[in-house]
Amino acid sequence: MSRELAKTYDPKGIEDRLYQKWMDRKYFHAEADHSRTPFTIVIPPPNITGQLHMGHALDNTMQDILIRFKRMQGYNALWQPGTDHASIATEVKIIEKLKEEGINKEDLGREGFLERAWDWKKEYGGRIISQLKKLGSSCDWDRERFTMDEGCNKAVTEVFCKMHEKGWIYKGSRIINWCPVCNTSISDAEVEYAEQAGHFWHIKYPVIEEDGSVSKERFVEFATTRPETMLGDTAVAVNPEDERYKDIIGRKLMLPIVNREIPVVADAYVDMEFGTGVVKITPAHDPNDFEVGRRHHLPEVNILNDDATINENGGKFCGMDRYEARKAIVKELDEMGLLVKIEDYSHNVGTHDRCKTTIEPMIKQQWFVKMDELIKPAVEAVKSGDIQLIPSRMEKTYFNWTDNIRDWCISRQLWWGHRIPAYYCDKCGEVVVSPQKPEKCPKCGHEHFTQDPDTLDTWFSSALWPFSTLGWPEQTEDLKYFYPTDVLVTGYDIIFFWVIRMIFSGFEQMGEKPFKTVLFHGLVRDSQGRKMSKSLGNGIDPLEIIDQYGADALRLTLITGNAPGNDMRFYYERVEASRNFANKIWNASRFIMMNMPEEGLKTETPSLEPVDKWILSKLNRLIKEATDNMENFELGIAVQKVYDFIWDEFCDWYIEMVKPRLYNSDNQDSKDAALWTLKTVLIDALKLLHPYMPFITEEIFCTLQTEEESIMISKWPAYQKQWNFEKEEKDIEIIKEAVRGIRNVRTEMNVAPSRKAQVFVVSENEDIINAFTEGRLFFKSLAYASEVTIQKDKEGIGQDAVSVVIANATLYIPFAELVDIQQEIERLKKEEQRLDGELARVNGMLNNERFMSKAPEAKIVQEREKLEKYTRMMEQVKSRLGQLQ
RNA sequence: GGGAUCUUAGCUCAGCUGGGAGAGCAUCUGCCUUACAAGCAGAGGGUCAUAGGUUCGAGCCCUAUAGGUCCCACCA
Repeated sequence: MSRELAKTYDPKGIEDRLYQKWMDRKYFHAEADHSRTPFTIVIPPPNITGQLHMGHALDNTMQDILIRFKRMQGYNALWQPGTDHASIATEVKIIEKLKEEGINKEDLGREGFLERAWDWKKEYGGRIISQLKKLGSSCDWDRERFTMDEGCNKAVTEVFCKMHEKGWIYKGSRIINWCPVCNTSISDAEVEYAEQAGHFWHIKYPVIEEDGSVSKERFVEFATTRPETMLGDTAVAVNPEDERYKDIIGRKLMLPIVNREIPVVADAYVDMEFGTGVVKITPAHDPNDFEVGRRHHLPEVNILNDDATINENGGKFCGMDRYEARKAIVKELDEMGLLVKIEDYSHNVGTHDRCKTTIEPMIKQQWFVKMDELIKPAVEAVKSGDIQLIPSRMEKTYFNWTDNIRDWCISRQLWWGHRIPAYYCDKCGEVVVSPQKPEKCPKCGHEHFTQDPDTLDTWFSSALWPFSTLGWPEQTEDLKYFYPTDVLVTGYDIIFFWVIRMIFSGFEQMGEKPFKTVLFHGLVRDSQGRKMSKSLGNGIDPLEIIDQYGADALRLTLITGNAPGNDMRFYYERVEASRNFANKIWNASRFIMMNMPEEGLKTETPSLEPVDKWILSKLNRLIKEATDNMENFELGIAVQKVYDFIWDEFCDWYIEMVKPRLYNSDNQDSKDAALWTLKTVLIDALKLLHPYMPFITEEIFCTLQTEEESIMISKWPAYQKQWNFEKEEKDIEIIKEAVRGIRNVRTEMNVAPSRKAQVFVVSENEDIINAFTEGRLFFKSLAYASEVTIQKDKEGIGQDAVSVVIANATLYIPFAELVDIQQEIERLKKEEQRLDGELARVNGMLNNERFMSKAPEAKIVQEREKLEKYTRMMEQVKSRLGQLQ
């Protein structure tokens, strides 16, 4: 047993050594075992491009806490790890890197590009994993998966083919969001609306008269924020109820510049109140116009190339960038006298969440997942409580999305990802969806096929993660045993992207929910409340914090002082506070070890003293409450209680109270009992703390005892009935109150600690007398008492003493010349006033008939007890006042 | 436009089903007491945003108002 512990806790060296030990001994590994109850968490797979940030640190700390807690409780705990290929995010990064080398993606070709991507994965995919290890994450690394490994690929293909067969995946020509920079379609969830300062261009189109001539007087005026889209206008719409335009419905207008005749159609979509009540209709480049267009069978004229330059349908503007074309078109309309005015206008523009490019709605052939049927069980599961969301307000967000769900565009014009398993007959164009390239065209018998060039949305594979990682589509033992998983821990920001999609996928593929509970956390912001971001440069690197303060301090900081689902701010001061706590435990342990006998403790049942029973009783309650809180996912509350117990009760009181027993070798039994209690309480407290601060607790645990090899596989403390010592708890609390009272007056009077003084305890209550008799020694070490005299009356106590009134006793400390009687009277009068207030309140309640008739019995009893207590205290104060005045 | 959420000590935040306002940091005072100055002992500091309501009783429940944050929708 080492007694040479350093004065301050230094996590460096310790953490890596312990993590390696855990790995070597396979503590993280879980195997299906039907004789035990599983507890499973699947990790939200970090992107292979990623570096550990505070969000990961928080997310993984929470998961690790739950997993370590359940593992210690005896569950067969599996934390399934892995990484995400992150299709578009990774592809963009690789393209950037290639650019630095002066290469573009097309130069390499698909095969060459994918080679580079896999190289990237090899190089960086492991980085985030090793960073998670630094945090202490107890994932079963033997099971590490990747969304594009063989098994996940198989799962993706299987799901795609199955759902296609069922008709729930279809290919169709729809208006989708197009990112002209990334050159791909994206889903609705990936569109981020950003307020932008723009303009409102008021334009008018001339009416075509009945004789076919273009009118020089009659125009239809409207406003637009995207004038360049006029090249694709195929109608103008008004509200059918709008009196102003009734006469021109069905008439034709002349689309200027393009010189195309377009109709005026009536559609309820148009808001009469807004602007002129006229909307130009560009079915190919606006989702609403698209709907109007389909309703009125309007032609869809696509005017854009994929890079958002104008295509051949734009006539002379062909080849121009969309914004250049905008300028040119406005200028030309102005010259034609068709531009009425330009207004400043601030509006929301759809941008691509990855690259912030303004998206262009375009009509394209894409693959979609039909959502209306699929979503039903996912809605039902949350409604019925089969899946619980924490905090519950997330349900509203959830239902808001499910209620307005639209089909999910899953095809991406990217290379890095799961290739869509659809094949087109080179001869007749027949589409065959199949896991492998078909041999023969079912329609024309041709033997050559071309695979669809597109890949799938990265979330398509993530949606399958809870079961694909357990072996699906194979019916593995793991799948049967560990699925459904227990908890999903994630940020509320990916509820739409990921959580909902896992839920409906779980029900569809497995016929069962993927997890029972979703525990949401918020964002970790900087000290000013800003999002941490690369562009702001305000990100705090968790690895630096770990390096500086230790992983335990970081973990504790992230988990305390914040309610589930709420954002939090990150302060160095808070990490320091956590580090200080680690140091506190370190030193308390050091103290205990310094006092442990060389040969260890005797194993017989120790003869416990009241203070030992008091701390055991406190510990017992802590065990119950902290465990309950953790079962209810109130991780921050649980650890706060452990923190308070260790620091305030155990260190500041218990250790101080037993010191005299440790230093006195006359009574070996008493000393042994104290040591036994110190060790027992410390070990259990360490266990309760272990999920939060795994490293320091392990280090101390292993130094403190030799019976068990690791705290992380030790048994979670259990509440024990025989540790319920109500009387001792009460007695010690009274001693504490008295000690505090004495310290208080001493500080108030500026009495130096060197000046010891006799303490008289006056009480008629037998229990109190016994408690003080039992605890008289505490006053010497904790309250600078020279001697404690306990008596039933005020016999021999003069005016030169200060008094401390507690519930059932009054303490007198004769300070002789230090006592100013006038001041003492003032002090007592203040106390009298305070008690007066308390009594008035309690009496007010107890004399209120309605309170007495309606309040619960327990509350009334409680108030009666208070009345009794305050009355007694008041008597004591009055009596002393009478003596002094 | 719809919704969520917040407003509590100087700062950052807890406060679970309504029953005498808490923590950390900061401030002030006194202590290098043989586990810890990253510490110990004490102190000050709050009309719990505002106005109503429900209740014996409201920081907590309801309504309205003001301000902040976020999400969704996207009126061209």
